[in-house]
Amino acid sequence: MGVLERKAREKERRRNEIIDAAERLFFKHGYDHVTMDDIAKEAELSKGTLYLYFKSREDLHYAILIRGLEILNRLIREVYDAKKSGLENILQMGEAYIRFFREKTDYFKAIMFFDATRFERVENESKFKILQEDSPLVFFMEVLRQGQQDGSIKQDIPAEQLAIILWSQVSGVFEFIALRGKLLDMLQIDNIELIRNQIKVLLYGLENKQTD
Amino acid sequence: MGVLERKAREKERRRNEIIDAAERLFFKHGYDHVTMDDIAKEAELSKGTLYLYFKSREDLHYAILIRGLEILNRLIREVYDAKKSGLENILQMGEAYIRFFREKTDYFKAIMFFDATRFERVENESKFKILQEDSPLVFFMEVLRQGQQDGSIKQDIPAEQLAIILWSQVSGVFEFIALRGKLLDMLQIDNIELIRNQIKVLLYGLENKQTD
DNA sequence: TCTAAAATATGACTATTAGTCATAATATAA
DNA sequence: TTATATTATGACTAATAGTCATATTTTAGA
Repeated sequence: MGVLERKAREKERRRNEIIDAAERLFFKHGYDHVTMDDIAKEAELSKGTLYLYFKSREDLHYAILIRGLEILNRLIREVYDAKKSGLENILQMGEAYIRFFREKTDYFKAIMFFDATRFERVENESKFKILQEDSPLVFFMEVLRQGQQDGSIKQDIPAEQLAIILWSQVSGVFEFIALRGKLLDMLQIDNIELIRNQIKVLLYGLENKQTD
Repeated sequence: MGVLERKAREKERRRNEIIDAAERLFFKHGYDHVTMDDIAKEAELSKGTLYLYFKSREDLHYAILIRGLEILNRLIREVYDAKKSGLENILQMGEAYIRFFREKTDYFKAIMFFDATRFERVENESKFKILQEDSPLVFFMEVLRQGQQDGSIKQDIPAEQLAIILWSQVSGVFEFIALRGKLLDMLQIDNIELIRNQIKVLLYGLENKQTD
């Protein structure tokens, strides 16, 4: 009975075709300037059909976010090297996140934009999946814990909190670059230099120490 | 000829009454769940009148953001103490920002939400005013510069960049708390503890040092 | 006090668009 | 070959931002 399987496959394919179409338009014109009719046209389907695969526009946006999160998750996990110290692994992961931000900017924005615009909304289960189980953040926590055990990372803050702090801090600077790139241009600040300098702050702190 | 002045005053008052009404509704029900008709009703005016004072819904939202920014600016400047070192002043300013986040959360969200949702939009002059002239960020840069001169703050990163990094980092953690408060509850992480721990990271960095 | 002009306010109307649903087309199974 | 199930359609509804012709109120000058 291969028919059911084929149908499931076809359904999944169609679903992905719709996401592809939405992605092309969203990435090109911005989330506010694309209508469901536009997407239907781009996907060569009728609007009603979109709603057979996604329960709302937001749900479609969420599907794009999930794609981005999967890419990021893969990038972050594939640089992990058990032979290295926790701190070294964290730095590698940081590099991977930087690469994601630079090379998959549209996905970065999809994640950031979705998070920000939905935060007023009522709870929906999916909202939490983003940060659960096999998420980048959870993996990040694990590696930090290893670093605390091997002594390469400061131990006075619980790994969970440290992960959230570092994650939010890095995302915060990326967000600034994404939102205020023009301002950085005006100030003649190079994005990459800014990111490198952030890493310095993360590693060595703010205070002026005699050492170093 | 006090008539013109009185009229200007009245115009300004009416404008503020509209912002008051919008604020009450936005803060209570969230930005997505309030219509211009709702605001007109709350302000005891007709919808058309709103458009005599604000050119769009977005413009009205922006007016709330400006209020928030003015409050923050005041809080940050009033803790400045010329007798103290740059680093001490920066820490004071950090405390002020924390207070703003905790006590004026609605304004914090107004700023954050506006920034995030408008970043796709085309340029409008106002977008830059947020971070110019007498803005909190510019003041922050000045104090950092003082700190670098008196030797209390590390000097290997230009003050402009340091300001942007620290600002974005702190905002990043606040944003996480605002967006993912529920997740922090689940992980049994206290918001205040998280913020205190962030300050530790900012001051002393991530690496495990023998000193301290 | 009266009146024309200016300033301010109104709300019915238009345009846009997310989401629905009765109907149609197509595929499956018996 | 036909009944049933699945998938697709697009005209329609509801909601709402923004407009504009009309009305009301205020001002200034005679």
